[in-house]
Amino acid sequence: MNKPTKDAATPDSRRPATHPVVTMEMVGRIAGVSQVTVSRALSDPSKVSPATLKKVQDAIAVTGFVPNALAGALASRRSKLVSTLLPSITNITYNSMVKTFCEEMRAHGYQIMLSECGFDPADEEAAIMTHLSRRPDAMLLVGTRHTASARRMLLAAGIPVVEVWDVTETPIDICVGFSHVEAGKAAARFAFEAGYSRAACATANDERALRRKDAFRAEFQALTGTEVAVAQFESEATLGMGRAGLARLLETEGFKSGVVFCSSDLIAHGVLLEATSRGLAIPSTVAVIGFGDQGFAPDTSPPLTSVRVDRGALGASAAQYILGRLEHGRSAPIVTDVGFEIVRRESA
Amino acid sequence: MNKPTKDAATPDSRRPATHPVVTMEMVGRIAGVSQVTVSRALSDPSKVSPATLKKVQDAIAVTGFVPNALAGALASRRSKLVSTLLPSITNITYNSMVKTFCEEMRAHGYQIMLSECGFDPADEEAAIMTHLSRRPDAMLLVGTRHTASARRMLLAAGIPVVEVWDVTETPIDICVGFSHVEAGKAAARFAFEAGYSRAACATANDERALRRKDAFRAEFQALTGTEVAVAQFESEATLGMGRAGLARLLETEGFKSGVVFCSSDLIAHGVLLEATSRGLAIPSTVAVIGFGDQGFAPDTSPPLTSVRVDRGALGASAAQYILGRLEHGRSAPIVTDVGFEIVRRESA
DNA sequence: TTGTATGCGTTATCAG
DNA sequence: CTGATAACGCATACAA
Repeated sequence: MNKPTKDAATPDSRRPATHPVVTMEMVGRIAGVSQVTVSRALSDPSKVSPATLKKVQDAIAVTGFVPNALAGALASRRSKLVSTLLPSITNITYNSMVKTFCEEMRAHGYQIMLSECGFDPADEEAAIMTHLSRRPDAMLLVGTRHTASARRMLLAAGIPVVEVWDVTETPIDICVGFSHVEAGKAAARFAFEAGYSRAACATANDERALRRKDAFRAEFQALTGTEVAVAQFESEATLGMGRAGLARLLETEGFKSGVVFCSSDLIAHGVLLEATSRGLAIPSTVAVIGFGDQGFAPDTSPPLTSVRVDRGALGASAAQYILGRLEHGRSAPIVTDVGFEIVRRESA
Repeated sequence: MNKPTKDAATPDSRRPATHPVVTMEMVGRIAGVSQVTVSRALSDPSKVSPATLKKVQDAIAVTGFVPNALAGALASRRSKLVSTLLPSITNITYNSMVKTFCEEMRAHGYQIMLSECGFDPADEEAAIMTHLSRRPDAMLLVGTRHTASARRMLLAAGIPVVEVWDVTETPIDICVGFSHVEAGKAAARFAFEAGYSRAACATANDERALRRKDAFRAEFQALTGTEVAVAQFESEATLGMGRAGLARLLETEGFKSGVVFCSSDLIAHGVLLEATSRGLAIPSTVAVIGFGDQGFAPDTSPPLTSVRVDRGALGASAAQYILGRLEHGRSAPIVTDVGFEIVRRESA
């Protein structure tokens, strides 16, 4: 459509070794003070006379000095860095939690180092080691499944570690989340009480999603005595997965009508679309329950019933616990269950 | 629904100063070699005898030693860190680009420092400074609008800088993207050639989205002589914004029928849903063109026509250019236009 | 208020 | 192949 063009010539040749720049030493020389004074002018201006402060600031402006946080962290043994490891950045599930967490930490002078670590604990372990080598002051992890080696490293690092999005009896340090088993059960009870006598599940291959699915099945079968069909996918949740999921349930799993419990709102939305495309009435023929109560849930057709988790609060408490340990040495709770609630709209 | 529970008592009291851990010095003492030998065993095992190598590895295993990359970077003047600044992490627009970029860089031993910097250049400037203080070996930025101060700092840092997602005559260093003006024009020509004589735009308040919108309007008006109505929103793109957008166009902007050019696929999807809800035929009454050709575009009802950008290729070339500068000192093109194409499905 | 000395844990440069 | 020794740029005591 638009012809790709290339090129031009490179203007300056870059030096082989990186990180040249200005140092406090140089700034000090220009300002006519020592390196320490520059350091103080930056970290606590009140400890420097107004006159020299100005000289230093001028020198900084002139040179374009940017402090070397590497050296600072090495000397002070505090990096002001907080590592955040997510299974997937493309997954909207954790978005608002991460956003809140980052804002909260940044407001307190901490910088976030975000990385994607995949869903495999072994890959997570590698990511954890890489991050620990940067000496973060704290670390945020998703979930409670980690390799033994990872746990060891984390404990040895001696920094606050928060595991979010799940709860466990054996946290590494701080744990803020909710019970996925309870969530699955609650969805089943909701479906039962809403009068559905048949149910199915559409789920991605995520460890926590599978726990919810299993809990839902067990509970729903216990309540109604009917089997719960399952459409499970290997990749990450997509809209298309929801469409394919309902198709599979209808065509090969013997599902005729009832409620479909989905592992995410995205999948649920796909189920809604597929049902609509097939002319199936919602919720009378096919009802849908999502998970996550994402921002778009009220805007689907019909609006989506979903299991709501206060992700913002989750990120905020994670930050608060870390800050508590970090700044005030405050002793924090080990496990916090933030719970969940089912938001009923028109899809079920 | 599920009663939130709290608490327990904190097990160990954490030391005030962070970053304790093991050093090469200690590892060396245990292995019976000097600190330097440990360093060599790690960075280039071939420079160490098999015997001592094993001793060192054993000592590392015993102590759980994790190298201090801060010290390493300070000494070597190379951090193996690459900064990536995104306007928004919750925005799926950049997802696959970032994913590809990260994987490529990680495969070459670089770690990504991802941060959200907002859409305001002033906020971006602050983020750039914070990141530069960590002495990254390279930096990836979205867009070409930066404060003068930011440009200065970037140039002074002397590291490879890539601006993606747009093209410009005046790149800071490397630039990989496409022309948003051309994209808007192309969409207008496509709409015109498809036979639509009326058009409207639904857009988020993003600088590049607005450039596309303006180009679309100008071109479509030039081709057809009819005005193009606009529904513009202040916040980030959402599904609900698409619904509200079509509603506004129909109810207050005098739009009766025609094609709606949207600033993102998410908004476009919302327009589709709203049109369907209102019983408007797609594409005969309301046609829709999205932007981005996200993964879900083929799964909407009807499948979404969209402007496709090869985001994976975009991330990959950004990585390649950086690696070229970093590893081989290779001179790279300044500006690369990766173009775009319009993918026609059933929505328009 | 300001400066001096010392150390943070590596890598780089030489010697041996 | 191995080991001293000197940076790296800053912060922390301590001294003036």
